[in-house]
Amino acid sequence: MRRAVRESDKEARRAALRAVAWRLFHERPYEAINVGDVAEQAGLAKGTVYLYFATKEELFLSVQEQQFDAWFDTLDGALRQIAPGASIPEIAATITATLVAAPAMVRLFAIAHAVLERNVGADPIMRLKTLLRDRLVQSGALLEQALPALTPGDGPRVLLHAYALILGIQSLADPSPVVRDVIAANPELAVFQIDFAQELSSALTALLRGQQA
Amino acid sequence: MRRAVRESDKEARRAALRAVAWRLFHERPYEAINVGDVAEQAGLAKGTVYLYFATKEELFLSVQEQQFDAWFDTLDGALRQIAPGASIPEIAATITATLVAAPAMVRLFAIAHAVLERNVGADPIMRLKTLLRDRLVQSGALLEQALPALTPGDGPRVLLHAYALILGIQSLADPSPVVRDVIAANPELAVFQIDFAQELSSALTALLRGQQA
Amino acid sequence: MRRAVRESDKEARRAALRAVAWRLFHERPYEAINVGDVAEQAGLAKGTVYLYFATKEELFLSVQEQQFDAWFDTLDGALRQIAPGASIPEIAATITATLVAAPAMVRLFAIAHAVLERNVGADPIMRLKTLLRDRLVQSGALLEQALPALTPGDGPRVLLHAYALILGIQSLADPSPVVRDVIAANPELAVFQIDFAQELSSALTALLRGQQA
Amino acid sequence: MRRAVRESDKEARRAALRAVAWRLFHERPYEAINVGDVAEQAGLAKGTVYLYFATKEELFLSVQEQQFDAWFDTLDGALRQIAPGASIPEIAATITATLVAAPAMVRLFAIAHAVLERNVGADPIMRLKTLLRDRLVQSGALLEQALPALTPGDGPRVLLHAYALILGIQSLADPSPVVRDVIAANPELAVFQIDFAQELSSALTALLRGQQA
DNA sequence: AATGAATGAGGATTCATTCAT
DNA sequence: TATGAATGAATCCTCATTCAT
Repeated sequence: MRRAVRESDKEARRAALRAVAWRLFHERPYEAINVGDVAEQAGLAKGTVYLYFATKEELFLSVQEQQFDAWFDTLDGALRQIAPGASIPEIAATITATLVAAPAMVRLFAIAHAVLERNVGADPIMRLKTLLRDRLVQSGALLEQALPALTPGDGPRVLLHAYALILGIQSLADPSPVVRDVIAANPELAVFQIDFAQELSSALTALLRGQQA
Repeated sequence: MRRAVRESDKEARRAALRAVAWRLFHERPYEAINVGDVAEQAGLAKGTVYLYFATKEELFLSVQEQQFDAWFDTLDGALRQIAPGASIPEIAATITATLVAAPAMVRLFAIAHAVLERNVGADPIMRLKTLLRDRLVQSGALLEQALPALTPGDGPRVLLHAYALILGIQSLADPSPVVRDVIAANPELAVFQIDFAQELSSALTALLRGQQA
Repeated sequence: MRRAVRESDKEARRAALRAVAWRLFHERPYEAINVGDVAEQAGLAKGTVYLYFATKEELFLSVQEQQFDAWFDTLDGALRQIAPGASIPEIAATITATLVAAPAMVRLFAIAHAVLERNVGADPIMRLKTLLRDRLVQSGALLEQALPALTPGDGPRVLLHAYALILGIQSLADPSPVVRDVIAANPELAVFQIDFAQELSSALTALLRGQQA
Repeated sequence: MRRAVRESDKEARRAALRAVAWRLFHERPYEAINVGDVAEQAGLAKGTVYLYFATKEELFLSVQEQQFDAWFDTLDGALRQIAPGASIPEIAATITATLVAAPAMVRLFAIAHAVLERNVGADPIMRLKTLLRDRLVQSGALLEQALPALTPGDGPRVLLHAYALILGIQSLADPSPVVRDVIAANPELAVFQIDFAQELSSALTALLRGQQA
């Protein structure tokens, strides 16, 4: 493993560590991933990880930042492609589609507030939140274009509410194994057999529809 | 401490343990509450707690069940009191009011799916989910009455969506100390200074409005 | 391993743990002893040790207390046996003999202040210091009897000075392996080849002699 | 930072590193000083420190050597200034004064044997001990002059005993925070509230007085 | 039923030191 | 000579849960 001397090499290391963390997150829940695993899979020593990220949480927060960025890219692309005069269910479905394609990403978003944003320095938080705000503003504007009936300037707030909905639906749609089993075994509990895509799309439709002036 | 021989005595023990757990949950986060504390405050030994609840999570799941029940009582009462022809913002504000009055309850709801429903047996889950379904149906019906424009039969699903929104807004409105500080220190991040009541009420208004046939 | 239910059983456990710690301290330096070793040799689980001692330091502080107590017993016995009119070198030799018999004990005393008294609660410190004071007073009185020329009431202070001397001579007489080798290999450094007994006895003689009214 | 090519440049580097280490030692305990800090404050990279000192301990051993040298300078000066026929308490006070003026130095002396002399090579030890012996001999002679009643040739040994006393009193006079608090809070433990200067001066007086032929 | 002693898994983080550049 | 990236050893303590009494 060549030493990362230049700044670009270092950023490559950071990216590699993010990549490993992200891959492992697909395989198992956050708590089941330990820093040693990440280091090993990245071909580095455990201590080396801490040269690049101050804590385990900062590592995953960095992954989250990346995922956020990627998602907003996708979202913006999708919003731009929406035909003028598209129906609200179509818009909701479009937004939903950007999430359904990346379930691990949604899972990551769902633990961000409760877990990742705890053991972290102010700087990474600042970075993340600033990015988030910028993209919220930008995507909010695009949403306004796609949905002319929206009160001008309301885009970002509507997106934030949509984001809250995403987090909430994810919680409901991704139950623990026991819960999943119980629900599956009892037809009368079918109400709780929640399909993320369908439910989000439906709720989002309502949320957007209700936001129109 | 008298031995709990009769079934009613045992239920009293369970209730006492729930009460202590609930009280402690007001003071500190879930992870900071340990079974020994609960036992001590209940005047019991640590091992005794396990005669009544199989795991720490089952104890708090039981608290959650109770809180759910209480909340639905409050909600039903509030929905029944809504004047015919009440506006949607009024209804949203009414629902919001039932939550703002009990922030710890909302905090408990928010950790339920990710934490409490993990290390538990099928029975308590079954109990909880059945209760939940019944009350969802019942309150859904009341919501339909309060909001006649709703498609008949949609009440429960709308409530579920509202619940998802509650969870999501709670996540956003209750950030970690670092995040809170960063947001407070940077005026340009004011978007993230989210007031639970205001934001929920507003998003709920949209959600309900958009659900109308 | 029977459970230690009665208080006397518990004290037996504490004593057993002390005994193991003490034995291991004969074999290796403090830093090389870890709590897991102590537990294993005592036939207990690691966590069990922490039921009896809050920290590793408290465990060894407890050993120190015991050793102090034992040493003062020996010292008092020796002081009482001193013939009236005994010479100061005899007295110094008598005191020295109580230490030479237990080199590990002196080694423990030497690390007490810098190491053991760090990560400890106030209670164990209080216990230890109170014991120490009482015994200092008692042995001080005996010293005054053995050494009538001493200003009445000076016994405890003189003992404290003697104790300081013990600590200092121990530091000089127990060098690290490298230092020992270097000294052994260079005849011109023979000054530093310090024999604990001889040097202490000699310095103590001077100290006591100089304390006479 | 210019490259240190000439031997004198290198010695300058060593001196600079010693100076930084010494400064930091005034601010915090040995364990809280890490090599990175020393390097940074010296305007060097961490690895560079290891070009000049093989280990952290050797760096501080070198500081100790310097401090020893300086102390003996001061001591010799003081001993030379002692008026013929000066009383023993005056001599003891004079010696004590050379230490009270530099508490960090005494703190360094106190950890030397247990900490600094562990992870070091034979050469630095050889250097230090040789220096120490020479100065001991020299200062011992001066002490004999100041204190004619001393058996000729006993000066160095008496000084060594005095040094042991210094180490021991320092241990007792510089307790851990907990111990300090406990002692301060309990008037009956006042015996342990030891003032370094006063106690050393008093014990030293006895030691010297007792050494007279 | 109640107790509380015993268990033991579980893991992030620091930092002196090395060595490729 | 200087750098600083990389290494990896080293370990205490908590606390949910069990089970002998």
